[in-house]
Amino acid sequence: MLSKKCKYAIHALVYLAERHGKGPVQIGEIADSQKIPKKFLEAILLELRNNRILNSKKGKGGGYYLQRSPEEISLTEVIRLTNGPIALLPCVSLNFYESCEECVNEKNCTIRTTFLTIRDETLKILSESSLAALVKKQKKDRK
Amino acid sequence: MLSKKCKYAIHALVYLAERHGKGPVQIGEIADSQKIPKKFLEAILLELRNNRILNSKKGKGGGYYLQRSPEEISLTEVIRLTNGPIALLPCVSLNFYESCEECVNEKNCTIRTTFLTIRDETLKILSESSLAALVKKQKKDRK
DNA sequence: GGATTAGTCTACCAATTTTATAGAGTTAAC
DNA sequence: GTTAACTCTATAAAATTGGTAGACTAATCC
Repeated sequence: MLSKKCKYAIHALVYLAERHGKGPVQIGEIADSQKIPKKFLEAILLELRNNRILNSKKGKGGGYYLQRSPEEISLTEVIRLTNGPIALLPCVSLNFYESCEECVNEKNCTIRTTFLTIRDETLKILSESSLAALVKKQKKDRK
Repeated sequence: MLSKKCKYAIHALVYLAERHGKGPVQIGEIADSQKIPKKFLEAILLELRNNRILNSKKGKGGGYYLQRSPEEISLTEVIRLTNGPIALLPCVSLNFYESCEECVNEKNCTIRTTFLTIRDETLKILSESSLAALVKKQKKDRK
């Protein structure tokens, strides 16, 4: 399951994507509208900033805004940053590969291909979910 | 990612599936061959037993064995028991449904359908992975 | 240039979950 | 009645998660 941190990050980013191009949005506003503890959100947004997803502006009139266009930010990237690997086993992870320490024989591992397939399918779906796609979907649903 | 408990459970079950019909297998033998801490495995097998996946026999010549045929035990069931929900969000879980406590509006939730699709694809792959299928695959790989 | 606003950084911490281990108890076989 | 093997209860270290406190820095506005 996704951690709260990850869910908070996604919702905050979608909120920012909706307001993309309209200047910085303050942490407090995002926290209030998305019901996220403010101090916790602070740390999350900072991390997203340090990982080139967000930019920030200090001082009066400051806040956070997307560093790239909503089309170029996908859930894949957000989940990897805030929740870790997409794969269910370390030995089939693209970005966080590790052999399972208890693994007796990785090549002949019975379950490896099953979880490789799951990873591939999951990645396919996630990479189609950019922030832009999510915002578009949301607008449609509201009609 | 899957917990060690879950990976241990899967590997132990595949081991038992290979020996299905040949009488009980002792915890110690499974633990040794799969590099699983024996005491931890004890607790896992007991839980699988209490959930109708395994049966056990006490005393000399005793051990654990599958309660059903390997065709009838799928990874879906094993993961749910030892790792929890398959879904990445509680609000799209079939067996562990809960609304996300921080959710502002579940019906119009931006990300719900994405994770619903992921759950469906994952379940499809997992349900095709019975213990029998895994054992069959393993034999093929060894050739 | 000082007051205010808003992000940054460091440190901390409680609760929960994970990954075990110890040891006494029970049952079955021989 | 001894031995082999599962069962049950208790305990606990380590890691992760979710969250808070407070001092610091930078930008704006008057």
